[in-house]
Amino acid sequence: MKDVAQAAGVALKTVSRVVNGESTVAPETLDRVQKVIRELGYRRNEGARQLRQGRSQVIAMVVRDIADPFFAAIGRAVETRAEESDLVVMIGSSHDEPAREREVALGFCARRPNALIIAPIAKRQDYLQPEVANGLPVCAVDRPAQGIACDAVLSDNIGGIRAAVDHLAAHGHRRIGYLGDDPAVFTSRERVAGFRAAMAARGLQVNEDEVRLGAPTPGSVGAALRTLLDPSDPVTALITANNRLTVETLKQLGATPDRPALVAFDDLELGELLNPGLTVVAQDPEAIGNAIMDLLADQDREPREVRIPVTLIPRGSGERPP
Amino acid sequence: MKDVAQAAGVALKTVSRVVNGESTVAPETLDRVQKVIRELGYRRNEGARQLRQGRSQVIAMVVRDIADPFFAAIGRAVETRAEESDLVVMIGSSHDEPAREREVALGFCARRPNALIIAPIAKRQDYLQPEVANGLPVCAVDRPAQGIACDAVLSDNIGGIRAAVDHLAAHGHRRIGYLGDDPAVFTSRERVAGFRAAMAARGLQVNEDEVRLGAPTPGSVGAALRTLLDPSDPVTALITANNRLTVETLKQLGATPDRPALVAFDDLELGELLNPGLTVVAQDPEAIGNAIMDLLADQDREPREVRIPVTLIPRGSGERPP
DNA sequence: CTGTTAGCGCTTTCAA
DNA sequence: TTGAAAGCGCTAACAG
Repeated sequence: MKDVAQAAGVALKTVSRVVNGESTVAPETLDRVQKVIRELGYRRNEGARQLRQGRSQVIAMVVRDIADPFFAAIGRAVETRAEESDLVVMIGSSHDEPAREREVALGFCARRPNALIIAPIAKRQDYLQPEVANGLPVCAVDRPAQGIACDAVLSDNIGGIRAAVDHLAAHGHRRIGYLGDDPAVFTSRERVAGFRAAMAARGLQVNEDEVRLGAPTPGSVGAALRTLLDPSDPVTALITANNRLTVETLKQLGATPDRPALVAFDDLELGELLNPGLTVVAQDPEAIGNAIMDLLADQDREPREVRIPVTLIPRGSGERPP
Repeated sequence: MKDVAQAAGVALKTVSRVVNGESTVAPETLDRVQKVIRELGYRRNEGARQLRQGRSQVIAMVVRDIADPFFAAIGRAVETRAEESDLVVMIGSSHDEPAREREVALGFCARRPNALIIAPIAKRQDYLQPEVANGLPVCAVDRPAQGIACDAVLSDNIGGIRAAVDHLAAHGHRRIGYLGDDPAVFTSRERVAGFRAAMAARGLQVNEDEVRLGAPTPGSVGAALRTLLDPSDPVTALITANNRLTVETLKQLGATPDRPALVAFDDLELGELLNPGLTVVAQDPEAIGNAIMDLLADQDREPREVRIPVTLIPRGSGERPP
């Protein structure tokens, strides 16, 4: 900027004015300075600007895994909105490791972002307390944060599972098996609670053997399916509570001649190409991203929790009769 | 940092030394300062550090679409490697718009990243010339950049298509139809050239009616399939040259009783769950991400172009007989 | 409309 | 082993 000022024969501050599009610059000065800027390939150093202004025009985002299509889609929505305000997006993954979450989030905070979006995996996020106290707007996504006062944008897990149960019940199923994730995961707890509530509301009995919770490994899904589909007394329908469980279940069900009806929580890109098509309860990542940005833009109030509706999409697998 | 120094009764520079883990600090001073740092929740301002040091410990990455699984997977690999060097990753999408690519890339450059990774979509990237001249390491991915001297990491498009042709030929096919993307896209041009070369090498004739290039819209894919599968004289096998074309093709082929054999370029997450399983030429996003980081770490030499091998994965659709 | 000065939080340089 | 002072590139505050 100093070079530009010298080359254009003006003061530093005038260049600053031009760069920032302030209107109090004479047209001819403006032209001259802009010409020099182009010639020298000058571009403002955002770091220095941030140092002076306090924040860095960055939205930081810590997700479980940037390669997870659900979070990638949220990232896209956030990025689209961020761009409108000339913010850039920093993304990092926790890979479901609490220590990594902390490290990545604090590493981001050291860059003084305008806001932090985090998909909590650690038990508590109180390590963020100093940042929050310092005025950093934080928004949790997918699960609420613990130990700090912040917004949260979550899917309507309970309503989604209820829709799945209702759909299967409407197609005549009374024995519905449930495959959920490790109950250490917040969404897993909500969804299984939703399952029990929805079954109860329908007057359907939940056999405890037929609610299987655990990490979506081939082994645990295989064991669960063997129990649920035991030929002597099989369930007639299944609900899989997240996309990794669904994929694993589909793989193992592959050759089964008499497949149970299936409704999956989370959409899969090729769901409609499978045979039968996969009936899903789809989350709405774009709405989630937009809700996050809305909350972040509207601070100085009590923390708020927003629930985003989900949609049941029938494609065949959930409409099979018992 | 000033507060910490005051509270600990030491000079600014001593705090700096502690924060940076310099070894020339007396153990007791170290303890005292670290304690104060914890109490005050102090964290170094990376922006100020960058201002002093020149670079911001950021890897900037401009991709076509962060929600595209291929780029998301590359992003994950890059992020994993970046973290080892305490770098964070900034991601933005061009959404295939040249103007957006430029805007996002220059916006990133204003943050003085340590390196820039870009999936070029604009015809030329010479707008980056000042940054490159200024020492910014740039690496193109998926397609080479034009107008600047920089590295590039690309998939072996020609070898991949050759593998697809050879595979189909080995299964007895001699009439192979080809669905490619808009030839404005670099990878599309390489792949279709690879198709012609591979067919020629096998002594197979390429009927120009049966090489269909165009954006992966339902309309254009539908038209292409009608031509290729015309009952009076259908091809016996198809190659789809990217994942969006593949998905659209699968959708439209869905109900066809007598499906042609199919080999797709790009893997799909559920490829193995389809019936028949989808035979693909899979790219290797992790290897691509690693190659990028290797190149970026090794500067001060001639620009280099790295080709990453692809792998044909037979799953059923490509093994059908004519 | 334009310029001067101070200082953001840190590291570098030099000195003690 | 510790500290004082200068300055990275920019903008805010205040002249002129």
